[in-house]
Amino acid sequence: MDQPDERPTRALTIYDVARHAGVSIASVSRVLNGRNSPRPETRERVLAAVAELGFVPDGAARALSNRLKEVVAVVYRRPKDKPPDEFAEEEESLLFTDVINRGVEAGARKHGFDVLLSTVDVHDHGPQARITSIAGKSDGLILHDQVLEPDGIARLAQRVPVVTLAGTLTSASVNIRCDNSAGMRELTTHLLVDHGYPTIAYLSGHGDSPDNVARATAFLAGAAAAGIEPLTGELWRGNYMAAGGAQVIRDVIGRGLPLPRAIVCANDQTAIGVLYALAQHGVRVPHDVAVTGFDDVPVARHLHPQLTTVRQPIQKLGATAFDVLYALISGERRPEREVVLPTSLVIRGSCGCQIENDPPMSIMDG
Amino acid sequence: MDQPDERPTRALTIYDVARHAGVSIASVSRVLNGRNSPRPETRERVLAAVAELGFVPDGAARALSNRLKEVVAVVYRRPKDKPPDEFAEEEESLLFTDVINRGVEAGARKHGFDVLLSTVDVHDHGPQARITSIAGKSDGLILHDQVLEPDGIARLAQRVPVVTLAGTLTSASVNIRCDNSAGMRELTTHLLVDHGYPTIAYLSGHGDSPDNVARATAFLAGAAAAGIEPLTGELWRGNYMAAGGAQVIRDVIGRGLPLPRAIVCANDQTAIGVLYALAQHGVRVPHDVAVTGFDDVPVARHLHPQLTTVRQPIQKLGATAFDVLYALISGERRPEREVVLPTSLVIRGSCGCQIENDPPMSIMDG
DNA sequence: CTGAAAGCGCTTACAG
DNA sequence: CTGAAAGCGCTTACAG
Repeated sequence: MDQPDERPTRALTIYDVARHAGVSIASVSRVLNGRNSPRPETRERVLAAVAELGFVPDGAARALSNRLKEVVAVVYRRPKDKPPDEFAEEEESLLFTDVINRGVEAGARKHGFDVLLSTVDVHDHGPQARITSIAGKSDGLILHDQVLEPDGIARLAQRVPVVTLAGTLTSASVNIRCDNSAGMRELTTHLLVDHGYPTIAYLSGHGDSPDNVARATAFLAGAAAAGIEPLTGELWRGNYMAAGGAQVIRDVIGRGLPLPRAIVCANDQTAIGVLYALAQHGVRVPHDVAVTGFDDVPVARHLHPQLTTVRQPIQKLGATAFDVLYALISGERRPEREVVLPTSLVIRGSCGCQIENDPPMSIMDG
Repeated sequence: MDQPDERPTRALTIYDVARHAGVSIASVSRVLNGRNSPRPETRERVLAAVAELGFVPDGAARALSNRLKEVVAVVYRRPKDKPPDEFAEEEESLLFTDVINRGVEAGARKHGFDVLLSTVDVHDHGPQARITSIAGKSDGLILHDQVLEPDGIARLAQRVPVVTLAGTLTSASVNIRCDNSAGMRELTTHLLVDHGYPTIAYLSGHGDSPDNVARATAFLAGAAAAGIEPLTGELWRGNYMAAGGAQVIRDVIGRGLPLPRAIVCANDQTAIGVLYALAQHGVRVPHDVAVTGFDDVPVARHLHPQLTTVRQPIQKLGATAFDVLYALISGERRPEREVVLPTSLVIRGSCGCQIENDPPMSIMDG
């Protein structure tokens, strides 16, 4: 009956199915929703009609009636500018974000939820409008860093369930983050005590990112404990992206300033740029300068040398964000204001440890 | 008035806003939708009420009324089994898929659409049920490879707009793919003619994937043209994943069989596994064996040696998929049955070309 | 320009 | 077990 090449003029509704099966729409709905009241014969007729017609129930109508869309939205920020070509694809791939989103999706699956992906960029002057639209299409929001100001988050969270990732605490939202302090403490000790490097720098991320603040603070504390005056400040300010890390190295070298013996990068992406720029200038890692990251994104082990970094349970961060959001949506329990996941030091070659012959997962204690 | 820490009992509706502003719901709706009929004073009162209340319009209700959700769904397949630890994060990161999805998102943004992400896995015995649910939540579907059998796609496409990525042509769906043949032809010529390698293997992907079939066919044609009998077949069967590539190498070496001078991998992920397994066995790339990939995923340039591969415009593949789907949804024009995007050979170090000192984007002719 | 009312396609008390 | 009908929160002809 179907014309293979033409889209039907009007989509089918539950009324069409009911008519086809000779029952009421209520029965169709019950069968479709797995209620066990319809008797077997009714069920069969409905199922047959559904199969024959290829009926696809309208999710919007279901959502409206159920007051539940079974959709959570994840919002992240698209990088400000098109980065320079040499790193274009790295930045575009936004590795960290992708892995988190995958974790959210995995969590959502278990509850029959799907994930609505959306981005805001700096050009969206009022991200409010965009985020309101997204909020309307979902049951709750997971906001990555740099998407909305704390004020905006607080307002939004008054109306819809909101979970932030590595964000700021707000009156009504819940924050999920990893234990930056512990991870950075371990890393700093490894570099300053185990390796005994005499000079060290912290190449920062966005100044106002809570993750960056926590990492910088723990770093400074570690340096102070070792009695070392680290390099930090304006000159060593990155932006979480490879291009930012590379630029800092070029600036330092360009000004004829000496490089420290070790460079602690705010995240892995930054370290990628640093490794790249150092290689360009013939600086050997880790022989001349040790470099470390933070996150342990999937490429970290493919860099050359393999990157010593602090592992965050990235997927789990996403899965936890979903679980907490789900609790908020279903109202079953009031979650904590903040959930903190553990980190761990992953020692590979870039810190100066001798790693055997390339075993990607090898983790050794300094 | 709002209690900062409590979720309101009932979400606000347009009626609340109308009451607050002293107008009808029709006026509220008109203002919210940017109609210019409401006079300035009305508009202001509505906007004030919306802002004060923090009103978030329900997307499901809008969608139901507009017959448009402004959502497209992207469905991809979660890898069959939890892969072995050594590649766990690689596989999970599914680089290729992520980049495509990002392209879809970029395309969607321009039209105010958002992207619903969802996965099916092999354990979903009837992916039909799951996909029907997703279809109901969106205006159209973009299906990655291996998500649904051609029959299922054809049926589905009768009811909802469907675009496949590197899929099979169907009566009502549209397929987007890249020019596998041209890319593989260039690559094969480079290895067999420019480098003149005497022995070569094709390490395949999923046997039934259209991409794999096209790549294998072009490879075989190239080998035949060079008068070379390539290694292929059961022993050289991979699965598009790093673990699969590594396993093939171990099997070949384990059986004491000789390695070919060059190994052409069905995709970059496979090449990652091959590089890894070769390194474990002390085989030097490209000195002993040349290795190539296909796709040019972001990590390809970070491998050691950097991977020679065939670049697909991955993001563009996603953006094009959205554009075509959008045309289908809006019914503005009937798109072609298939769109083919160009590929290009990217020569780095793993094929045996001498690359200067590590310039990631360097492309030279053999 | 504005409002009352119908309608979008479902779900689910409520009767029977 | 089943059906008629109300209701979910919007949009938009249709009158005025």
